[in-house]
Amino acid sequence: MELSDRKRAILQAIIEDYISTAEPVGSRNIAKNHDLGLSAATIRNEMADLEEMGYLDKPHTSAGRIPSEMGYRFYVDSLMHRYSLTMDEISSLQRSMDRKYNQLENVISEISDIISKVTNYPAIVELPAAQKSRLRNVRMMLIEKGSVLIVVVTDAGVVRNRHINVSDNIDYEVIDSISEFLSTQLTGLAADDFTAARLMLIYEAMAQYGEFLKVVIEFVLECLGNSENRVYIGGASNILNNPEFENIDRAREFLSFIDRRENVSNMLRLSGEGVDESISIKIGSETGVEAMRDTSLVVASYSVGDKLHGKIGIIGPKRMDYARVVSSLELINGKLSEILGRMLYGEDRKDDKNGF
Amino acid sequence: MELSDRKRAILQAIIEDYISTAEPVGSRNIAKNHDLGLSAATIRNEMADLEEMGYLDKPHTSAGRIPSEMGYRFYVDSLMHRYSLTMDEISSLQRSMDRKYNQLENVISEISDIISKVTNYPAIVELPAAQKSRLRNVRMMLIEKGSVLIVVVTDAGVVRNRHINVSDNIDYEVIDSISEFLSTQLTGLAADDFTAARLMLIYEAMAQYGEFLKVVIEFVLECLGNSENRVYIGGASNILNNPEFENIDRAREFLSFIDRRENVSNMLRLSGEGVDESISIKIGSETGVEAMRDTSLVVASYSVGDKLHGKIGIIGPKRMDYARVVSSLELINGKLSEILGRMLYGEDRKDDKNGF
DNA sequence: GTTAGCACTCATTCTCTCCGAGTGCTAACA
DNA sequence: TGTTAGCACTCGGAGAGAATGAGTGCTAAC
Repeated sequence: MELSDRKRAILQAIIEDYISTAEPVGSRNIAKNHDLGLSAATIRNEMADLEEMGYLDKPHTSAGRIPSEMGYRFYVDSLMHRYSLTMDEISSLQRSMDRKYNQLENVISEISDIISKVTNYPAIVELPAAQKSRLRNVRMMLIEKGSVLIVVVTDAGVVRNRHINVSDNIDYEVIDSISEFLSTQLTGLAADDFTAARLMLIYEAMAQYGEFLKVVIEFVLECLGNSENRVYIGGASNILNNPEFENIDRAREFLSFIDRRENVSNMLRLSGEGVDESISIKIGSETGVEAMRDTSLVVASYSVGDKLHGKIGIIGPKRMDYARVVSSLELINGKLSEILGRMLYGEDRKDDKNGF
Repeated sequence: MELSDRKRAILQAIIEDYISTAEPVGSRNIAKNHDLGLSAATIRNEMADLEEMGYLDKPHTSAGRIPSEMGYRFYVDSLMHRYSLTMDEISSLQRSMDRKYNQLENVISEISDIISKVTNYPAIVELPAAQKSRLRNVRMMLIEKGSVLIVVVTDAGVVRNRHINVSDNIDYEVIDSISEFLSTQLTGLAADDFTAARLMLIYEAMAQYGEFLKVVIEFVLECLGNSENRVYIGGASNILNNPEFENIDRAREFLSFIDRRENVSNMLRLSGEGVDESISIKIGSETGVEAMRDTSLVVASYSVGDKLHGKIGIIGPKRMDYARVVSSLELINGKLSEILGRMLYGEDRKDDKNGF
């Protein structure tokens, strides 16, 4: 059954009032504050209908109405109009992100701070990770006698290294030749390509360094494996600014859920399923998580290059300003892709100052 | 003025009762539950004295007494007896830390989880960092045409890398020779040794690669600079389990303080001043932080090798089980040094499986 | 179809009282 | 002189009503 225009207008008015006040909204208030040209009594009738249809709930008989999850869903899908950030907001956001970052971890934690500051909600930022990557290069270097550093670079631009000890009589040349050998043998391979047969060939070719090769290859495989998307949470305490979390037990339940990163990253994984647009909104129980029953999750997906993907998002009360959150996330998301691209794949060729 | 043995015993009884119940303790309870051989009235008199001397506070006339900060301080310094973890506790702790860690960030976040699980308080873990380090090695490698990776290793065992783009006509040999050159020129230097004169020499020797060298050297300096001690916080929501944080405003104040890493790391810095023992306890206002007025900070310092230092600790209500916290932290602290040592400086030579 | 009016509901707030844990003081006791 | 019993007093907290008022649903009139 379709909603009449009048019902839509009333539903929208109720949801928006509720979003801004967090109080159940009554017919009288709608009649007074919104120019619908209707009396409270009429609105009352419509509200009764909307409740019957499942768009509204009533906390108790003598309170006003609040949106149901179905109501929010309808609002988000059909009623919400895009919110445009003001030029001021945009430029201040841009400015706050326009600084030099030197480490990945720093970017991620700063961005999560920015998101939570802008939205006033707890923010989530996932480290970029690749589903399936190929080896771009593996190198070993002798740091000093007995101490070797393995450096692995994947085609996603991710660099990792590990330090191992070897016996003292291994010198620069040996390391270099192994390094050279492995590099030519393995470059371009994905984890799946490390077949027993191929490994056998490698071990045979350099039989005397078997143990050492094994360690290196193990590490390479580890780097090529599905890297978990590590996740940062910023401004978790922001949730306490919302009246729905005045209750200390609710607050504790939510915060201890959020405290465990794996909870959040599992939830993010679920939330991405079957979503093709770049922004996904999960309302209350749609998140599939009990501790999130009073909150919504808004997530944007970013890409760096064509291999690395990650997500940023916020968690807020179901009663949140979705429109504003969505536009803020979109803006930050774009900027983040840029920053990470520069960082992981080097400066843009065009204004390249490192060439010579 | 010295405290009589009887006063000490009473003070201790009061503090320990308060620690376990979180309720102001009255004279009757002390008389009943502790075998001091004194009547409530006598204890009442002693309590009045202790209050006058500043060791106890009274929330209001008709409540029992609670320890003042001075009381806690005296308890921690003179009354507290060491708590020994049971064998069970120890072995379960050992077990939970005995797994293979592959990335520094993982160790840190797992350890903070373990601390907060064991103590039931919010945990703090600082990444190990060096005050002043020397360059152990710098290398460049051509990942593919136009793309160079710089790898820097400091004598603290820290490895960092950066990716930069260069023009396409730079080949393997060029990179190798620059790498070789810089490595011999810079190895062993600290940030202070990068004098203008020395840099001039380097630039002159390889004038045609000036821009490139500049980028590399900037990066090296960045790696040698005082690395901030980045800090992780685990189980922040645990603080809500304590009755002193039933009040949502207190909880919010505390949690939003904790939410900002720089707050915590500043506080840690302060807390280390002038402390030579390995465990430092700051009670309430001793932390120097308004938001911590109801909480205490217990911190242990660890070292990896002789260059890297960091801290682990917990934040709990002033009314916390200091003895138990201290022994847990000591145990975890030792284990953490071990884990990090293995990780950053390679496996122990003795059971070295990588030699050949 | 819309609206005014009215009886009814119910969470919230307040006021008041009662209760009990705990104190401080005094007087008696060893 | 130190210890203890006894008693009056304090004061926060819990509980019971009562008052308040925002909001509803229904009915009857426009």
